[in-house]
Amino acid sequence: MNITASPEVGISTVERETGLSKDTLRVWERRYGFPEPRRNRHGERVYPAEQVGKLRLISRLLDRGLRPRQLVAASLEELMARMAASQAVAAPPGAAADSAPFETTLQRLADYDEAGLRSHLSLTLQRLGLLRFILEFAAPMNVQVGDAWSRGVLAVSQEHLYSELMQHQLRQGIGTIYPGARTPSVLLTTLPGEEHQLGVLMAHACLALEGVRCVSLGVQTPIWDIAQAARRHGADVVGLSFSEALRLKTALAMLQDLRAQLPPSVEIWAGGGLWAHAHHAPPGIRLISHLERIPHELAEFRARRGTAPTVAV
Amino acid sequence: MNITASPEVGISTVERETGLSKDTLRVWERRYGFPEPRRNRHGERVYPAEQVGKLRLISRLLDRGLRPRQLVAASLEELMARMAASQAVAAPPGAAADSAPFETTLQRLADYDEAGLRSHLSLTLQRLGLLRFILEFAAPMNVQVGDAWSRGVLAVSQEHLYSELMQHQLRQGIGTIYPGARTPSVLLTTLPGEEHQLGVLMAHACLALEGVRCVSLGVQTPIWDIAQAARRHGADVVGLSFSEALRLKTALAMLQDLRAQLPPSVEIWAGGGLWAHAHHAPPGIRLISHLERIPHELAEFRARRGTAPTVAV
DNA sequence: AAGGATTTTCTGTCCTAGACACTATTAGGA
DNA sequence: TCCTAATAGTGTCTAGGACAGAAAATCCTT
Repeated sequence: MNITASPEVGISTVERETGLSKDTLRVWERRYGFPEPRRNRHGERVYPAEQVGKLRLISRLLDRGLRPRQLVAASLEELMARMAASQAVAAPPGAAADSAPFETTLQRLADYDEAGLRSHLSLTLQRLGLLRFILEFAAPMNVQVGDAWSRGVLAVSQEHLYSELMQHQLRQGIGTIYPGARTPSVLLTTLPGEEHQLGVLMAHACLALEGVRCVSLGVQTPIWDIAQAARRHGADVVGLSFSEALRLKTALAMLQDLRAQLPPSVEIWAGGGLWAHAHHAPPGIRLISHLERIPHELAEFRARRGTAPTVAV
Repeated sequence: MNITASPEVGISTVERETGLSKDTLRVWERRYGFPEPRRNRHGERVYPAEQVGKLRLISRLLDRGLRPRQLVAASLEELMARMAASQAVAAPPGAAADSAPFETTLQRLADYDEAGLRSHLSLTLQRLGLLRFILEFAAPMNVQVGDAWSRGVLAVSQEHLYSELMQHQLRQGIGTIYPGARTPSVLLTTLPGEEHQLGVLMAHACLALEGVRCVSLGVQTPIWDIAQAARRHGADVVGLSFSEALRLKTALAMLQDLRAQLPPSVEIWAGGGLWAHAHHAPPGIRLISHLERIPHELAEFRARRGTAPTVAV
């Protein structure tokens, strides 16, 4: 057993700490000469802490759209400079009617002011009411926070803190709604790889506010299990939330897969930021372009089923 | 673009759907002759849907402690038989004083009765009060549900549903507590790879009930970011929850890593099912053997800091 | 005979190095 | 100026071998 904490770690640890896959780490080493791990007595890669730190920095700059070749070649100082630069070009917040709640949120996040942020969210919820809180505040705020994160203005821990507190508020709001039983019956979740809860929660709230019967499975449900749950719960609609973290291609493949496993009478509704740039809906899928459109979609669903009832329950 | 939904999928998809790593899939093919994918025109593996289904079944039997060699060789029928067998040996619930709430929960989960389960959890919370709800119901219930899942009695979607509803109740409970400001200041989260929220939430509630200042970052915070957040939030204690999903060895390595990145004045408290079989605490870490012990641990912390104040705030 | 230590079997991860699909960028043409 | 074609750039896939670490089986001791 080691007495001193080892400053050198294996490739799995680096993968976990940086988010760069083992394959990527090996191919960078071969191609660019960095990272340059030592080897342990078994010939396995062993990365010094310093290189892991640089890789973490590179990984986070990659998230901002920079390319690997220059980043990997750059020195630690250059990387820090680039990081600072990308923070400097902070886009001015959209000159919305009342941007104060947004700025307050970002400010309190910047200050790591948990108590202040919590009370700010709570007050905003009470002031606006759940529906307006979601449509006018939570949804655009999520975009702004995601944006600030990808620009490097916010750290991972700040983004986590925001998600946690916002989730708390949304659940508080949902908890006050008396559960409805109107059609359609909706099963909500996200596909594997999509771990953002907030989209599901906002949709849940909007649906519950319409009195719809709504079952949420949280995040990352395997496709086969979604299909099974939809059958067992007698769902009319499977609602899925997609953030921009997922690749469009992967999402389409999974949706096609799910579509094939569900009976045609069960609709699939897909929403979230991923579809912002999508031009047309994938076959057999309904895109919910905005949370605001949920009541309209529900009305359309009822009209469809009313005139052409496909299933008898 | 394909017109028909392809019944054959690539190795990445199989990895996502079954949870078996690409490496494992390849080595099984080489060693046991199963799976036996066809190849596309580029020589890449392409798995028929039937084999993916069998792999999924195998993967879930693996979670129950069965070994790969026999499973991979077995026919689909044998696998189903094994699945049924492992469900049959359902351990009798511990003859606790009042096991009715546990049985009701499992029954409603089995029936996919979302509304009934939700009201059952809510009523139990109101009846017992938050603290007793957690100690006497939620914590042992989590174990039972995890158990039932690993025996195959519950499907993935049922386990997800349970987590989601229990999470909802816990957050409702936490939301009613007026936030405190007592020492120590605790930062709560889980390490990468640990995605179970409930442990963090139960700890959060227990700490908040003691009036402790408590910041939660949700799940899966990278180690470096935990250390950063602890500094910025001025945390005295970093509290981490571990389910049995994580391997003990991985957890120990990550804890050692985190310990090295935190100043010695910041304590690390680790709790959760993973430590049930651990005999002694890792160096520099405090094991919280049970949620019940939290008040005691808080008292001890205050005694330590009271007699030997290490930090000046 | 039961418990504990040792050996053997099993199983997943890591290795190298090449190929290639896919995406982003640049160059060319309408 | 916008759209299309060529060109880098980049990550994932493949092969079979090696081996560390976990589980199971055996042996030995009490």
